[in-house]
Amino acid sequence: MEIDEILDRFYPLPTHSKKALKAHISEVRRPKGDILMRVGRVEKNLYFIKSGIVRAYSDSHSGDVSFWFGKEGDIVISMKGYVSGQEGYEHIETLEACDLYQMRTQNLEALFETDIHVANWGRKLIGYEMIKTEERLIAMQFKTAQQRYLDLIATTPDLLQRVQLCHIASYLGITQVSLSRIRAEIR
Amino acid sequence: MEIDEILDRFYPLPTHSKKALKAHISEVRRPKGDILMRVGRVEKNLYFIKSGIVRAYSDSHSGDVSFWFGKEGDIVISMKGYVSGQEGYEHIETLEACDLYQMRTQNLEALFETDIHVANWGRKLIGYEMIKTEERLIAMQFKTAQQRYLDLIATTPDLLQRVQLCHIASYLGITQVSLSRIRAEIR
DNA sequence: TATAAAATTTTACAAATGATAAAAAGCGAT
DNA sequence: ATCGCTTTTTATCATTTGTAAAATTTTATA
Repeated sequence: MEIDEILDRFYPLPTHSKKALKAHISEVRRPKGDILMRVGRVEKNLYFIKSGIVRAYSDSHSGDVSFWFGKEGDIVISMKGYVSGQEGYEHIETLEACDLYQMRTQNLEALFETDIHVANWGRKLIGYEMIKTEERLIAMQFKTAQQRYLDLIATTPDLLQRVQLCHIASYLGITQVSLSRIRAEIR
Repeated sequence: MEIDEILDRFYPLPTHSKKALKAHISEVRRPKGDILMRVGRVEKNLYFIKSGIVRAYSDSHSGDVSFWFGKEGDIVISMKGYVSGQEGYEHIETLEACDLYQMRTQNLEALFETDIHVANWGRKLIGYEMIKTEERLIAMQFKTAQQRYLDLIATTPDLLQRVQLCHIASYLGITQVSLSRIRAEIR
């Protein structure tokens, strides 16, 4: 997905604002398994995914827990750093070789302060992430694991093809063994 | 909590921007049990809580599920309407008599388009809600119900005094019976 | 205070999920 | 194709959580 299309996804940016953003964006390629962001760091960069897929995860006593997947067209940010300049609570790693558009957080923040369209673009972007997250939280609170799995294959079936089941399982809030049981039941 | 303090919570607004916001804000009192927002509506108003406590909830097959509590200083919005002008998926009701600052969504949106400070204020505001929601989602995925309950009494002990346990239970993603069991264990 | 209503806890049993270990299947490199 | 490694499934048992109903406590109000 090209950068113009990605930037236009949620808010119609005027040409000059899009140009201002693009002036700070470069293209990079990262191999599979590359760590884009680490827990405890204030990340200096953010990314837009041209191609490939990534996951965000946090550490737990029993391995890591994936809580977000990003693919073509998605923005990759360390949420706490992006919002408040604080250390992130997540790792983000590539699950495939990825083509990314890279931008310095600092440059985006400067544009927020000077370009009202970019500020509103950033507001919308975080808003859409917020809705997705809130809907997932609600699903976690009152849907069964099986329902959440069925929802997942209904909304993003490609995830099942591209992401290991251990990551899908932790994303759904269950163990991989439980996920296997669910898959066996509905087969 | 006074409106000036609330508006300043997450982003330092210049005087003229704060004035512009306050020009559209009026004070209202709502009784306990009042419904501020309904599922399926595009809400015309948003609120800032001067005093009192409210909850957001969605319908489920087995009663309703609380997924957010708001109290003094918090903003009350229907997330989907605020972000994308679409129908909300939540009800919001007062759990105590509330003093609220009321504003028309439409007026806030107009300010977003004309005042860059308001746009950035709105961006921050949604960002802080996003972090809280993401952290809760992660907790739902890999913490036990007992840990989530202990976290709750550690971070917002007043909630236990002000909110019925059936709402706390659904907020934690468990039944009231489970919550009772947990409370008995740690007693 | 007495009474009714609402909220919370307890109990018993059923269903779902977790932990662990082992088997089976899939995949890449040679 | 085969070997070695990773991923997924299966099986077992323990634990957690859910459901339903009853008992108890708290709250509201006459």
